Amino acid sequence: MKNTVKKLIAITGPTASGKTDISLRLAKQVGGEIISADSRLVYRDFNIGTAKPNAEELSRASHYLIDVVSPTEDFTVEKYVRQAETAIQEISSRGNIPIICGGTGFYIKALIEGLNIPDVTPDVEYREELRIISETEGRERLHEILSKSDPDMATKLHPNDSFRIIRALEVQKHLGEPMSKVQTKGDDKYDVLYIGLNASDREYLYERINRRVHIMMQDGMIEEVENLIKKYGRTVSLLKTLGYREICEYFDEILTYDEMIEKIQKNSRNYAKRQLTWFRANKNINWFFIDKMNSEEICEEVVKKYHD
RNA sequence: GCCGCGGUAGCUCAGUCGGUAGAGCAAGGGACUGAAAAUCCCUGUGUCGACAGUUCGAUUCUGUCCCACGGCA
Repeated sequence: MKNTVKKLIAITGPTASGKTDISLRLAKQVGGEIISADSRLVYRDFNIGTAKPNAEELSRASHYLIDVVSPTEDFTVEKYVRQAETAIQEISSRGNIPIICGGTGFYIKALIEGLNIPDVTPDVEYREELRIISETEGRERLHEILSKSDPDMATKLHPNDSFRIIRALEVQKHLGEPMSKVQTKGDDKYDVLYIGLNASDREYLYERINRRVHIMMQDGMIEEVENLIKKYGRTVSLLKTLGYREICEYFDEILTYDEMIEKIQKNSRNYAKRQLTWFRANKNINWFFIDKMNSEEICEEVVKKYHD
């Protein structure tokens, strides 16, 4: 597969670092098509609060993996990888360059590094069973259970990390093999030029985030959430999405308007920090500082690097 | 002007019966294999408002001053 597709460009970076702008410019300059790598842009009707490219921006280049599911549906890494791979093939067959663009590090890693994600769908009943054990006997109990069947996995997970402990137990139950043996990684599937966008000064990024929250409100994010609830109810996707969740708390009068704004800003800043932690682990990323260079300069450098 | 209350980590505050201090929040770092904008872990040195006095030793006691808040004029 590696030889049949063109070298990819992957644009990553924390929220509000200007990925969309760069991706559009690059698409135009190098003849590319954009594959979003964002776990929120896949949902239809999540627009303002996810900073989804608007209609005008979407018309400037072909986009994939945006608006592919209803907010009522589950979306997973596995679905992401499958659809993104198809998109890469299509784009390449047209002789264009696939540009992966987004802030969901997990999706990008799974796609490009060829993670073999265990083929086990969530077992709701078993999860419930484990949840009860956790509640009656304590979270550590689940960790003890895992230690017996899969000591390697248990040492890697913190006793409080129920989320991953449960998944490990679930995978083992269905595959009959320990998670630590099942979760493997193939070779990198694609040749990629990684581009990371960030600010050299963290405060600069944080101010952009704070400002953007206000802009989202002016653009009608509150009404967007009202409409989403009216149309789909309070879906998991809604309650697990930054900003939308806090607006629900505002509707429920748990937060005042000002508290809601501050909480969205704070949670967005925390999110950006987590994203940076993720990206820092990838030593192949070529970083560009948005407070040191403008978009044209960054694109120029990227194009140069791409052809090296 | 007088009386009262306070000035301790970026913020809100606790505390030291005198041996240089600690919580929550904020912030920083890390992890991440079918939820990932999710989930989980780790991290607290700051002229204890300023100056002087008492003391072996003061952020803690005393005095003066500065600042903030409340009340009376």
